[in-house]
Amino acid sequence: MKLSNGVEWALHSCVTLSQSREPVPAARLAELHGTPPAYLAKQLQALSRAGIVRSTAGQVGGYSLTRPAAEISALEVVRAIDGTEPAYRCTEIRQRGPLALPAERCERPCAIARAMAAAEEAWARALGEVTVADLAERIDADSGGTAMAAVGRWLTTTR
Amino acid sequence: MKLSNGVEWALHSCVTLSQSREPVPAARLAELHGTPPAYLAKQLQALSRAGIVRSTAGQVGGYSLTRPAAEISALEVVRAIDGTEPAYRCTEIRQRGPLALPAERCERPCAIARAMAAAEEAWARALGEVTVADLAERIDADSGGTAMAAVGRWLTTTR
DNA sequence: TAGAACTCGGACAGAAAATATCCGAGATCA
DNA sequence: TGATCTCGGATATTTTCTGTCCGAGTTCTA
Repeated sequence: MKLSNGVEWALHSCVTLSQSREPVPAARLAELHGTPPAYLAKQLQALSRAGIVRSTAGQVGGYSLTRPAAEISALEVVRAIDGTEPAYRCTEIRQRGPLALPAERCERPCAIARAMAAAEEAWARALGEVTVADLAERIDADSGGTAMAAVGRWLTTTR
Repeated sequence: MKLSNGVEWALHSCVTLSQSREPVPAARLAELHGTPPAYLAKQLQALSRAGIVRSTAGQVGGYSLTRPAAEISALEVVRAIDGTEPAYRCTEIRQRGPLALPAERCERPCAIARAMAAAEEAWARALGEVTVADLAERIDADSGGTAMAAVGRWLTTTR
């Protein structure tokens, strides 16, 4: 079970975008985060498709959040990049082999699939309770209250 | 985030092994579950390395559980196949780029990494509370109390 | 006691997915 | 009206996962 590397960049990008009212180009975000520009752009496109960020074309274009950061959960961002399919997918082993069960007796998911799904729900619930605003606030607190202001400054001055 | 397909086979194999006191060859398990024999053997080797099953060579050899099924959690099985590394790994973005933080101020994990780790702990806790014996009991209950007995019979008769 | 058959174990190709990149379409400003 | 800057999807490369094979070791039988 491995989470795509782009998830980290997407989360950091959302936190960064929460500090700017103006659109921020993908190349600028890549420079700030030290990531491959073209690949980060791909992740931002996924966020755009999911309705988390809005893209603006043209000379002063870039990406910006569509909603207040307090209304965007970390779960949404992860799902936008990594997809919504569950990590565990049952291939219905019980319907194969010499002791195969008939399909009409398999309406309920297999007990193993139920246990795995319950664990994933616990994971999703934990991530759903955290918002991008929470992350920005915690990162700021870790730095002693200077980090987010520095980001905002860098985004506006180095235009 | 995708979980290896072998996790499903390993969990079913452990449930099956809990119904037999005699060792069961990998080929037999593959036949019962309808899976590629050689590939299932690979997963069983991983279970062996993790200390969940014991392998016995020779004519009447095969695999058997090392402990009572009630003392083997689903989490152990998943970790044996999928590895123990966390799905999200922080690449320390905060230490890169023009606003990079010095390493000495990064002793605590990044707030984003903390949130992701907390979600994974919730996932692991849910799986850790379920044992192989629980799974066998639930599968049996789903079938009306006939499934596990049928497995035990098949394992001994079709020798 | 020697042979034969059956078992596991790690080393070996093929397929799928993720990673990284490029150039074209569209919009804004001078 | 033209030039420049932006995003967007289609395109190679690398890594991981899936699937397979043959050799080493052990047990039972003659």
